Amino acid sequence: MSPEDKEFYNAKASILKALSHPTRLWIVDQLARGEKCVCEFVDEIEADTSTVSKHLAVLKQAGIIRDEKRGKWVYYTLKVPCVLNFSGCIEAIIKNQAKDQIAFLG
Amino acid sequence: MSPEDKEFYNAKASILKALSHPTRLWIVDQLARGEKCVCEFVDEIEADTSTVSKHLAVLKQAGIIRDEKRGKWVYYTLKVPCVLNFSGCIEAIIKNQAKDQIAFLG
DNA sequence: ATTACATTTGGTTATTTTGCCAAATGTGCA
DNA sequence: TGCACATTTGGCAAAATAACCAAATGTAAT
Repeated sequence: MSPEDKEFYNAKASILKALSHPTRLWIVDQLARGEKCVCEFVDEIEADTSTVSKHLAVLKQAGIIRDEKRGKWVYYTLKVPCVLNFSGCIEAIIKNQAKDQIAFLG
Repeated sequence: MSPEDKEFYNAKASILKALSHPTRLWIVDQLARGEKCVCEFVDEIEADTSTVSKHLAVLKQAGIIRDEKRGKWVYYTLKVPCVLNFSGCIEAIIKNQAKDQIAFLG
């Protein structure tokens, strides 16, 4: 692997890593329906505000979402909607896992 | 978030997490061109065989690749080629990051 | 049987990630 | 000015990850 390749795969991996957390995936799904402020996220999941804020920061710094301050609130938007397309493939994998599990047991 | 949702996002996150490593992304790309044995991977990157083997195990257990033992060798294949489709979106994000960086500096 | 080779597994250490708490920052309003 | 609220930041402890080495497993050939 050349140094450029290494750089390239590092960059790709860090974006995927930003997505690789249940809460963050949920956040992305929520944003598919439009902008939301931090307070709305906090209301819907049982987690400290600071925890939610940190998850949002991870997604933001990866370039996946964008923030915009308006008044007392900070609104987040999906910057790159194509990440939503990952779902189909991932869900297919989950279905395969279930199938393999059944085959293993049977 | 309901318990079912939580379960669902956990499952999705663990699949993405399996992909979120430079070496593993590289492995997936290699497998896009057809099966390969562990020894071939080891030859191409500078890493201990055991390290490569463990990366392969992570991808396998996530349901992304499949292994098949033939003789002394173990061959790996891409089980779910749709993961290759993630690249376009991820690369777009990387390009955006570069653009934002320039805008920030300029 | 013994040896050689390919791969996996176990164990250890260093690093990263996560989640909570407390404190800081920023904004609007009385 | 000072208070109340929304969000971020810093710090800490627990948990998860990663890489290496050494040892174990499995297979083919002598």
